[in-house]
Amino acid sequence: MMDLTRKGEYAIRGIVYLAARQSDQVCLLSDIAAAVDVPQTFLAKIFQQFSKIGLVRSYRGTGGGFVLGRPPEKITLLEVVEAVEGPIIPNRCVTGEGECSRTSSCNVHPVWVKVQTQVKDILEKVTLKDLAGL
Amino acid sequence: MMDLTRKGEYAIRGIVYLAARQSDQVCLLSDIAAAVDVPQTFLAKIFQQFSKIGLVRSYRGTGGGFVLGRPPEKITLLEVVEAVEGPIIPNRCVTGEGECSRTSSCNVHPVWVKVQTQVKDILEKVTLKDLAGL
DNA sequence: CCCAAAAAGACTATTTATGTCCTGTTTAGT
DNA sequence: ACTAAACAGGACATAAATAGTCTTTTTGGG
Ligand code: SF4
Ligand code: SF4
Repeated sequence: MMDLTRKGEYAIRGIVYLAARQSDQVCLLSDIAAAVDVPQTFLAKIFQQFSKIGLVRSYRGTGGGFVLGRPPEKITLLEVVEAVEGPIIPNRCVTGEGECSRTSSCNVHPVWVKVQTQVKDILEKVTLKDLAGL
Repeated sequence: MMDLTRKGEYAIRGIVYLAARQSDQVCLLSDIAAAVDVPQTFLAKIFQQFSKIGLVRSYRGTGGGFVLGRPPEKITLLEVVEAVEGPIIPNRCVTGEGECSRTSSCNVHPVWVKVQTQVKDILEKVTLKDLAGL
């Protein structure tokens, strides 16, 4: 239960590697993929998602590549994980929507709320700066 | 990310319902399934798993059914969840095996260890007695 | 023996995960 | 303008996990 997928794991490895680089230096996807040992085409998809929400900035064409979208200390692990895995949802009833009719009277529900809060809290307190060892 | 499957959700609902019953009263699977709104054949598989590890005790034949294997205050939510979903593994590197060669030098690894510990801690402190409202 | 009830195993359909491949678009440099 | 480098996006493929169903067997009571 509760497992990060490969995609999530790759995403973290990739962006942490990028964070460890100088911020003014664009990185080739091929370099990142090789360095963190991830299939390049797969990592491409992941970085596209990052790019869309501004976690990274991409440059196309010759001399292109990726740079971090913000300073590493301003990007949390939670953001990275949620960018590719979606929100942290320990059970359907914590989505905010009326997913389960039992929610109001259920004694289990608050437990999942607590799990969600705690996990998000842990991941939110870790930044790419910490992870890149800066 | 981190989602309980239907199986896990059904498992909890079923065993919590059972816990709310008098301990000397055997419950029919059909009754439990109807009460917690779960397909009976699916719940059967779940309760077979429970039975194997002693979370519930089953009686076959006429007048058979299920009773809780232990007093409700002695069964934690963690046990129930792990019985059907397997161990709480936020990422492959927290299984104990040498699943990732980067583990020793990885800054992300301790985060997953912490997530695992915290989640298990929350689930372990909740018993069926709490959940059944006893 | 007959019936009730769980155990066990085979089977199926749908969705998710984990990629690959191909084509297009942008851009720097000659 | 042309070319090569590099990301963007979509279609495709395969395998595994999920969410069940169905049938048969075993067990116990009357
Ligand atoms: S934990 Fe309670 S509220 Fe949440 S899905 Fe299960 S029954 Fe519904
Ligand atoms: S978090 Fe670090 S140790 Fe864990 S799987 Fe990823 S790279 Fe390996």
